[in-house]
Amino acid sequence: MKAAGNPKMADVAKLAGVSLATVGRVIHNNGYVSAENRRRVEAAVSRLGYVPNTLAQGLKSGVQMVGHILQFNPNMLFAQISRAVDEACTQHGYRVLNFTKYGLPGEDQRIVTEFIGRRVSGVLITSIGQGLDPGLIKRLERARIPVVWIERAPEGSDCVLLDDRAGTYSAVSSMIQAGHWNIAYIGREPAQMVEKRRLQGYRDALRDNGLPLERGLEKLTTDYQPVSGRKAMAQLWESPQRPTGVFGAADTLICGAMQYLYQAEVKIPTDLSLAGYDNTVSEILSPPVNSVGIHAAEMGQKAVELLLRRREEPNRQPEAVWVGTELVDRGTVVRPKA
Amino acid sequence: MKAAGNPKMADVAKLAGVSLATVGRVIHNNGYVSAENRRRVEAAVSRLGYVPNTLAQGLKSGVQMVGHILQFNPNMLFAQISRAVDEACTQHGYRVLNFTKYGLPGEDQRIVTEFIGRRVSGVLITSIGQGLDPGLIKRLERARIPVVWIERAPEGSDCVLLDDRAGTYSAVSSMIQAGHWNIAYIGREPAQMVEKRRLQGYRDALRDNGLPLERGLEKLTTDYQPVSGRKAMAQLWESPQRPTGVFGAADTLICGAMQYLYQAEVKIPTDLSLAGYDNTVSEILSPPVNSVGIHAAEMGQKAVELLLRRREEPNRQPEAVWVGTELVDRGTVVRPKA
DNA sequence: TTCTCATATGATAACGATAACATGTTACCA
DNA sequence: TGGTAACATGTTATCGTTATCATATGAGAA
Repeated sequence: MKAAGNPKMADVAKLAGVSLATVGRVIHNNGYVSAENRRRVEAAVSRLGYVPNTLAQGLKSGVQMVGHILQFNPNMLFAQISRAVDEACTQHGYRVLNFTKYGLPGEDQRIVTEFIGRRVSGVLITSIGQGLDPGLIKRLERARIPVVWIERAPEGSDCVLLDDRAGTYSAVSSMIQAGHWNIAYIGREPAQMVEKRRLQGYRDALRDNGLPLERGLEKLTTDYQPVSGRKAMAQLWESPQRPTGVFGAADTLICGAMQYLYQAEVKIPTDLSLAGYDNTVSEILSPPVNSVGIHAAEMGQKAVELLLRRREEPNRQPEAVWVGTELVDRGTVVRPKA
Repeated sequence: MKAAGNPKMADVAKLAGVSLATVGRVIHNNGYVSAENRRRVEAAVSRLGYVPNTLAQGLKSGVQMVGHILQFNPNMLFAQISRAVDEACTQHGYRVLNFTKYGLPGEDQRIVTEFIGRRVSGVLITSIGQGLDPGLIKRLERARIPVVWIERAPEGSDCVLLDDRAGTYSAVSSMIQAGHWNIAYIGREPAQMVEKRRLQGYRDALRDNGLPLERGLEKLTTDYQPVSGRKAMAQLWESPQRPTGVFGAADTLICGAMQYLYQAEVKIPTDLSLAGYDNTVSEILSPPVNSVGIHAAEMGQKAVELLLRRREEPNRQPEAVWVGTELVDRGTVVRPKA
């Protein structure tokens, strides 16, 4: 028995008493092989537990592989996108190389070098947008590796985006339909497109229904942390212009808002109607709260398709694919008290 | 300019007017190279955007790589373990190959084949335990690939486990210290070791403090879904033996419990003291609830260390490394009403 | 009987990077 | 002046797999 080292094709060939070529034919099931030799090779493979060396395979015949950079952001949403990407790639015969971006120094460089070094056919970037060093994108370009952005993207790139405007619009509209006319918005300040779209959806819904825009009802935060939602909710509730409905542009903001409301003994939805966005944790809150659901799986799927399309036609105009949302009703939007 | 295909060492050598060996010396910064040639090679590398082909490198000189299978379970906890594994491996000069186990058919086979095919130096398995086909473990063994289990593990394996008994014990004790003597337990039925340990911690805490074990206070669920916690809480609250404190063996169970309590207008902690386990979502609930925090980063770190230790001494006895917990107090355990 | 074609198998040159080995230069000390 | 050591560069076999090419046999057609 060999001391160490995994069995290679040559070992299989020797044990089966045939040449390398014959082993290859059996493994890839092509060319002509006699029944007898096929049997012997298969026996040898299973006796030795032979598994082809992926590195050598890839070197010789070029594996099809897709790289995926995912912003560290541990919630259901990104797990779902990641899953969809995995499945779509596997389905199209590509392997996926996943890397999480934690925000450590030098990490981007390392990941991109890894991708280029591994000669991936394409790269997906989820929820990063501005955050990536532009020099790295240049490097990918020079290596002719197409990139598709998911959820956040720089201008003029191939990307799969969420129709946030419509999502927010639907949630706010549902409140208006229920009879609310004093609806507040808690959301991150609109520095990036995603946030602009969400705020826009709120404003459009009010305007389309003939309601005035009140600056005092738009509470802009610097982040999506619960504590920010909590502060914003406190300000809203303690203002003279107390709203009857509140929309939070992320479920985490709604969490914070509900912590304030619990303390203040405000009953939901009796005293206040609520709706969140992204549908990540809204189901586990007390009470479970309405939220705008995101078709994460569809985003992943579409992104892979776009990447493959781009590979076939490298010179097309960049394309933005939009994915819709779906309002999940859990009964936290009701007719306001008179 | 080349039509397609990435530049290789030979291209760099040609452009710099030197041999392959000299290029190699510059890239790996070893051996003797004249200042002039070093400059030329570096210029050529950056002009061509040359990045070594990882596959070829690995084939020739054997990359150090660790495989990681992670149970699909999108919460903070596993994201943190994953992160710690990534960092620890990188630190020790290993690359990580991450795969998520979604539970699709044939997926285990694929992942293990991938690992063996890539000749990884070791495999980490997070939160799977029984769930993996034993035949696959056999395959890894035959290929002499050491395995370290994280959080859940079969008997007699190298593993990093959480001291759940102590964790539960500390949470329940804190209630007893506060003056509770009627404390309920909501948790998954103890089919696996993890669940046994958690239940044991509860029982030990009661017994060590001279409190009786009441079967009616132990609500066992079939899973960790919020809805299960909700049902269990309902039964507890509506029973004659209504507890003054409830411990939930997972934060998600506590979520469900709180949904019932919200509906029943039970005030926390005034009417009931609460504590959860795993500290994943307890912070975002209303109110934020006490929970047993898990040192996820430490688990990942320790697992990698154990894997490397095992590589050096393949014939040692299997070892279980235990990681502690930390009770996070958010004020939801108070003295019960008289 | 000779030619073709399907069947069957083996030798061997890649893929791209690496490291052992070979082959030179200088320079400096004995 | 010869010898040794540090400096400098190039040649080439090798990693394990794949695919092309060459070769050989038997069966059926011309």
